[in-house]
Amino acid sequence: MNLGNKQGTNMLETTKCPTCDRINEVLTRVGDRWSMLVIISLSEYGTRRFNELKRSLGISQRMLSLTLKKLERDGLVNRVYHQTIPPKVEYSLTEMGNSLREPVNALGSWALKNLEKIDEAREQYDLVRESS
Amino acid sequence: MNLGNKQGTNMLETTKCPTCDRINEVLTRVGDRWSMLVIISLSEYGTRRFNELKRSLGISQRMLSLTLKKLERDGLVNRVYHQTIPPKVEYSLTEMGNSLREPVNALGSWALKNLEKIDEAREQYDLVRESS
DNA sequence: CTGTATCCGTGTGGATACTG
DNA sequence: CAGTATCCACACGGATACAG
Repeated sequence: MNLGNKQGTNMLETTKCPTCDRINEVLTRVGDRWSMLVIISLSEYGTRRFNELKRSLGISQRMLSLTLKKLERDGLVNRVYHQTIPPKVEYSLTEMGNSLREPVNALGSWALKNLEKIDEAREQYDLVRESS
Repeated sequence: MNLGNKQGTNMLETTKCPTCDRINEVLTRVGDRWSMLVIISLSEYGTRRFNELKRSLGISQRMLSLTLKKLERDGLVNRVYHQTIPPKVEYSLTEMGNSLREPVNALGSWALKNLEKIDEAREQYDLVRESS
């Protein structure tokens, strides 16, 4: 997992905030872009097939496969295999996965409201420094 | 930025969900572990100095420097330089940064509630497959 | 259709040394 | 104290080929 660093951090000064440790943990689990996006997509559609997710998210086959496996392992996503020809696999959120919708959507709403402001802030910031 | 991939994604089938695009954007901005942790820490303490953040987060000097600069550029964090000896720099959240507290804390709360469940799910998952 | 395996470029991030 | 600069290892992730 290798979180944080050890640089001079002898055990005498372990003053980490406990909350941060937890956040840290959760982010290493569901905090990556692809996990979030898969969860969003499943929360919107309820059930999606492998290639539906792949196309709608613009994710590579490899990363989708890895992401789904990870989410399944974490108990956030259900995988149902229909052994037909051609094969059909349906993914959906588990109960726990569904409970993630609210906080994730909260983040999404914040994004919608503030992305423009961030862009402005960047322009402003860059403008000030480019007179170097 | 290079998000997504082009693999067979000719422009005829651009069926991406709009929400995902936004989430994608926000995650590329404030979604990384260090940004989140810095925001959490600042939201708890109000104001923190460089080395306070460094120690409490277990982050390397390099990454903290980069992260803070990025957050400042995005208009989420204020940087106040006190030209004393030794120098003293204080970081705090901007108004926009503060508005991020709620969604981020929501995610944090979810984490606290569900990390244990995730661990259990993993154990269960691994248990089932290790009989290979 | 639903994946797995391999290759490999790029970015992330720690370690270390140095500056004001 | 508050950074910057350099080096370098490793993980992330796309491209491609192949399999069930």
